Amino acid sequence: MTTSIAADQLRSFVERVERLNEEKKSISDDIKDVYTEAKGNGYDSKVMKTLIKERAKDREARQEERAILELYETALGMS
Amino acid sequence: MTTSIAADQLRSFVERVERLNEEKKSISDDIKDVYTEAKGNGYDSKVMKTLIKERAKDREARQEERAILELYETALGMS
Amino acid sequence: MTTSIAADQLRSFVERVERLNEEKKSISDDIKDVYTEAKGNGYDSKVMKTLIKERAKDREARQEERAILELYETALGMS
Amino acid sequence: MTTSIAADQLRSFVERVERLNEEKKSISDDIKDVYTEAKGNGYDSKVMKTLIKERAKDREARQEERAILELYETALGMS
DNA sequence: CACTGGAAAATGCCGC
DNA sequence: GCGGCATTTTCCAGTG
Repeated sequence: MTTSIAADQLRSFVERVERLNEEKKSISDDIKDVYTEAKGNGYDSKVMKTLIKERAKDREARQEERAILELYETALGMS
Repeated sequence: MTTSIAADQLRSFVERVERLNEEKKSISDDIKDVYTEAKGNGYDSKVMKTLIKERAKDREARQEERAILELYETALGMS
Repeated sequence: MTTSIAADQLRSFVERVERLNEEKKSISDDIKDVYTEAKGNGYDSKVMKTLIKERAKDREARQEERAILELYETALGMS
Repeated sequence: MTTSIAADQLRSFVERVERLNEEKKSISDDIKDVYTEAKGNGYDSKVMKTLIKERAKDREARQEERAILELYETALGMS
């Protein structure tokens, strides 16, 4: 019956999202644990967070730089 | 040398968090994919999100109910 | 003069917020007083806070229930 | 009956807190409105918040200064 | 004075 | 593409 099939499909989608949400939460907890452990070793988690954000920004900048470089190379027929 | 050891330890903590952040992002992307797929099957993602939130709330409520019961029992000296 | 006018306007906004902040703080103090008084009458403020939170959640849940119903009706073309 | 009286008293405390919570929420909403209005007039609410915090600190510092002054005056028999 | 919980801010997402 | 909204993260006060 069509309605039941639709219900099953919907349920399937919902459960997939729920499963992923759980995994996500589990990882967030792990991150918290790392900060707790770092704190126990005398590191300041606020500073660590700033550092990590900086590093992410740097990586991103480097990637973008590379993308631009490739764009130029393509434009100049160097690719 | 002590400083180097500390640096290594800090680096280790930072890299663990970074790795976990990546995993988290990957899962977020997966969730987005599920919603996209669901949408392609005619489901309204806003409604789905509401539904999922409700289900989570229900689960949470059940857990909390027990916690409250225990709190009350403690307050009434029944523990 | 434009700058002065802007300064006056900004000052007005700032003072309004400051006044409201004071009122808010005053109310927070009142709440604390109630808890202190309740405690003096043998009530456990932690339990009271849980109770109050629960009641708020119940009220909120009732409101949201109606919102969800409307969302579903809309999704099912019943609106 | 004692239990009923206690229940009434508890209810009274709870309702007083709830009433105060509502007032507090109402004021928070008013504050938000002021920021919205300020934003509509071209002011940056983040900057405003910083400013207000600064002013609060200044006031506090001034009060403290005055308190110390009075302490000294008392010590010197000038009060 | 450290810590949890709640408010505020920042970020990212969605619809228009 | 942008503005509004929701989620996430950050901050701070209150508590023990």
